[in-house]
Amino acid sequence: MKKTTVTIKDVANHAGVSQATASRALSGGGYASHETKRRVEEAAKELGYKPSGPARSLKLQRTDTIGLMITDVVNPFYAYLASGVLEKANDLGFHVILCATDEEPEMEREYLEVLMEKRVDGIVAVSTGQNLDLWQEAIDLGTEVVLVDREMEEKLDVNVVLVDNVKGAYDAVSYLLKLGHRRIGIINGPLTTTTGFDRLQGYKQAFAQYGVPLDEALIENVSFKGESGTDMADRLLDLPDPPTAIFVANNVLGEAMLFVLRERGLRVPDDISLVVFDDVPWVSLVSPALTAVSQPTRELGIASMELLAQSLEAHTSVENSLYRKIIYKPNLILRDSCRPLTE
Amino acid sequence: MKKTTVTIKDVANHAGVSQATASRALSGGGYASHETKRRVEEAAKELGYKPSGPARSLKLQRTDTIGLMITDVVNPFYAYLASGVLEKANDLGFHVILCATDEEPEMEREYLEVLMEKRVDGIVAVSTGQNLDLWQEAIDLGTEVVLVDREMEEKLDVNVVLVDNVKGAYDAVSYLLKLGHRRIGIINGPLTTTTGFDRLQGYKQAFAQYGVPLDEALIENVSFKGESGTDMADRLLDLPDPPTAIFVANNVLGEAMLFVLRERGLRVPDDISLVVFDDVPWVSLVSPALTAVSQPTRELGIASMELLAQSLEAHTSVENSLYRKIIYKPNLILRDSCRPLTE
DNA sequence: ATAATGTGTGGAAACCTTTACACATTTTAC
DNA sequence: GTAAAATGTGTAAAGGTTTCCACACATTAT
Repeated sequence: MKKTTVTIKDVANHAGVSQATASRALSGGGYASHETKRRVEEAAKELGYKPSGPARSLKLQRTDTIGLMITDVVNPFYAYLASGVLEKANDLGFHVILCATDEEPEMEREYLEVLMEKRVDGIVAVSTGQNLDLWQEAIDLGTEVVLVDREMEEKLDVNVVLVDNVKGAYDAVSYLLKLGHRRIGIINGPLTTTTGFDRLQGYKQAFAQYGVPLDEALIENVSFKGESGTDMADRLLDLPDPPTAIFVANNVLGEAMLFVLRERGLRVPDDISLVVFDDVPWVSLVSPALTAVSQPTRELGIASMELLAQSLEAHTSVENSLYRKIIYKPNLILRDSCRPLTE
Repeated sequence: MKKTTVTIKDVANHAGVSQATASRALSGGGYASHETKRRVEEAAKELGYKPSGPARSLKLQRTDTIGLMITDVVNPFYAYLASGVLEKANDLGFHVILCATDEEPEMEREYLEVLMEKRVDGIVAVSTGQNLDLWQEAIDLGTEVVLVDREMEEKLDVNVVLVDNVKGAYDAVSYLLKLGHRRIGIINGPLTTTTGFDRLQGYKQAFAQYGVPLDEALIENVSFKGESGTDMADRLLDLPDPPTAIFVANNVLGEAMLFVLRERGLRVPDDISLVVFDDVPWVSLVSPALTAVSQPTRELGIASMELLAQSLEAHTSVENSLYRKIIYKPNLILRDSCRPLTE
């Protein structure tokens, strides 16, 4: 049993039926007498037959495989998202090719290219927001796409699963304003991502609502990565008139923030108040536990996969190209990282 | 451009050459004149030709795809491991199907089955330790396997990438003993995993080395999951003569431990000393920062993927079935969660 | 009794590549 | 100058499925 692959032909011979019958007996489709079915199944087991996925996919024009494109497996937000997708995919009989773009449009291109070649049935993606042409190409090729967490900058006809980032940020910043804070910094990702853009929108809307003028010096949008977080935090804290509170727009930046504060010996919430976007586990493990905007992370993944499967279903039967947009509400969870500011 | 797939035949026609020539021109193998190559490439681009992965795989008996089997994406240890595998896989031109078994041998079986059908070239796996028969079957079928983080209970001829868990636990517990602790609890995963088993070994060896008798009541090995962590922590702390220090055998259990301590109002290290296995980011974020056994997590992933690729290489050329075992040294990182015990 | 239907099976085509083989032409070697 | 090697191209087979079509037979309806 070294290098020979057992094919369905072998099974057929062994069971004394034709290839076609063997296939029908195993796949269930079409007619097959009880007796032959039994015989074929026995033969298959005896020979250790494993149907060939590639051959199957070639014939069926379907791989039962989807691509999952995220930026970073290590970021717990995406890890949870991925676990949701994975769980649902498994339920529905799909397998998942994992791609981590590290926020690089170039990597996204490469991955997108290979996913097309692999003929995945669909893609669930946290896109960098770039590569509109390639995304369109994938769709034209018949790949179903669901964007999750972020939309494209430009218009693209696809399904989308989001959290209301504007509201999340608005709630967080309103809360700080209500506590009396006026100099509230924001440490944010790039505005080229809709998450970054929308969270800044929420921040601005809260200020507008409270009639507080914006100070551009308190606004930092560089990237969602840790190193930038450190830089942005340093810049904000080095300001001649530093903020009394900071809204940090994701968990990675929050982590960086905490390290910077510790290094500077600043205490939360006594010296500075903090609200962080993403309620990942460590946020409630540190002391004081952080007030955070919670997103239904696994649900995001589950919903995306469900939506993808539905589109796949719909696409094969009728050509109904109604694209859906699911928006979850975020949730501000009050903990101990903010104190009222009374001057 | 709706439902028609562009095949290499179309490209060939468009370029005015035969299918074979088109293939050669694109894949580089074999002879092809500069001029035809140019023409074919142009035709391919013009028609938007994407080679079919499934067809390619069928012919080549190779999918350029590997399976990555871990227990849980959300556990940062495995997330880092996965990111290492992913990075290296990408470098080497492999794609990764992600499988999360949730420690269930049954899920492992299912995934293993589909990976075989998908004809992945190889598998990098954190195995539950069960399903020896299926693993053997996969190997017989020609799938290259690399076990990482854990070995199988029983003998299996495969490559393995590990951390010296005995040493890791030994160092951690020795450290506590050196500080004067005698009643040291261990909260551990199941002994059916080699990690669980070895970490308990290390614990016992340290006690033996220091001539301190073991108290079985202080030894808990249930599972590596959070809920069990809570239970185990409760049991240990409810003991009539509770431990003065606890060695927690992975980061998930550590998280549970911390929550339990907080709930009970116990303070680290004043009330209890703590060492945790796995130096994941939150371990140094909490206060006090925890003393931890650090594993080279991404390296584990990178090395596994490298080893897999090498085996794949070797397997195609010569039948050299020398299996390698790579063992990394863990590293005890001293922080502020242990205090000397002077009675 | 005959026509119509239902059931079980086999032959062969199709899915899309790559490549062994055959052939023709050009280059190199002596 | 010719023999041998190198280069470029085409034909056809193979890789492992699924399924359309045709056929045979059994059952039911008319």
